[in-house]
Amino acid sequence: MSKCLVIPVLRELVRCYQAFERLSVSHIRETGLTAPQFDILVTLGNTDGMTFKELGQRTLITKGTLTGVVDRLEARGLARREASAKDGRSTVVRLTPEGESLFSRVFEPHLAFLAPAFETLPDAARTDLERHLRTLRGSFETRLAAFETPAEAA
Amino acid sequence: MSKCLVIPVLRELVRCYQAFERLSVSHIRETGLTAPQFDILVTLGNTDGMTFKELGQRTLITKGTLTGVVDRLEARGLARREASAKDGRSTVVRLTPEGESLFSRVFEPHLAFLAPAFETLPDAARTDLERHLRTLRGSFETRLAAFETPAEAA
DNA sequence: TATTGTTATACTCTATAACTATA
DNA sequence: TATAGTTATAGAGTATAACAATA
Repeated sequence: MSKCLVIPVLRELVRCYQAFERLSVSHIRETGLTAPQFDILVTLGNTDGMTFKELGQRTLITKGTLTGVVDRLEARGLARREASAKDGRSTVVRLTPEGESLFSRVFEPHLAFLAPAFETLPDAARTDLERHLRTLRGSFETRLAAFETPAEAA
Repeated sequence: MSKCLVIPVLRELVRCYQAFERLSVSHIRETGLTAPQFDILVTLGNTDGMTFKELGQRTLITKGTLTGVVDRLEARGLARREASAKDGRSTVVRLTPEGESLFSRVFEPHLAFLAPAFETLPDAARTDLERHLRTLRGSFETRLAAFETPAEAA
């Protein structure tokens, strides 16, 4: 339970993800989109659109940044803003037909590009890995919530 | 082996790491350093210094960016540049005593801050996780190398 | 000629906070 | 009052390519 047992997993998590991201980004770049732009495109693909708030929650991009990212997608004709019918304060972001088309052309191939790397793990290992990652994520989220809400226990 | 079996692990890897990074960065920010600056500080800690080239390889920060990051660390008195004795083209970056001191004050506590989240996994699970992540990283690196060296097979 | 690090450019992302318009 | 999104500002990272010094 000491740190000595924890550091190796921590290191591997970071190194593994860095390798994943390098691979993923090198492929995404061929679309001419940045990673955040791709993130938004993929989040909006096959949906009826989403408010800025929802987009922010799903992608971890803060609202100030999101305005700029959506601006750039809009400038490329890939997304557009629509007033929300439900809440006059809200704006819904939706892919244009061009955006949906790009999504289709790009998302499945991207998964297909990444998939073989995951297939080097046997099915059982993949299932275990998924489960452990989920557990770990839960712990991170719990710790973050506790960290951001300091000393409620006082 | 279809994509349907791969997507869940892929998703969990991304979501888990995002949660990790949020937690980690929220803690790092208290040092007044950015994530890349912290990355360099930690890489240089307890070493005799490193060239820009080595730093770039270890941290994935490209050389143009690295100049700026090191500039900022130098401006804070945390690092300094020294001419390499071995190669006149090289510059060695080394932590100053203030940099080493900050490293000591910050690195162990940061690990201690993150460790409890990993300790929610039983020892066996942690070992498995580490092994699978290592396998996966190997696959990513192999695929990346193949991707960046296109069509040698032609 | 190739490599190391710097410089320059232009863009993108980030954090923060003030602002508007709605609720 | 609180919330959704925008705007403004200042800083930081990114990609790219041209460049100087050295190998």
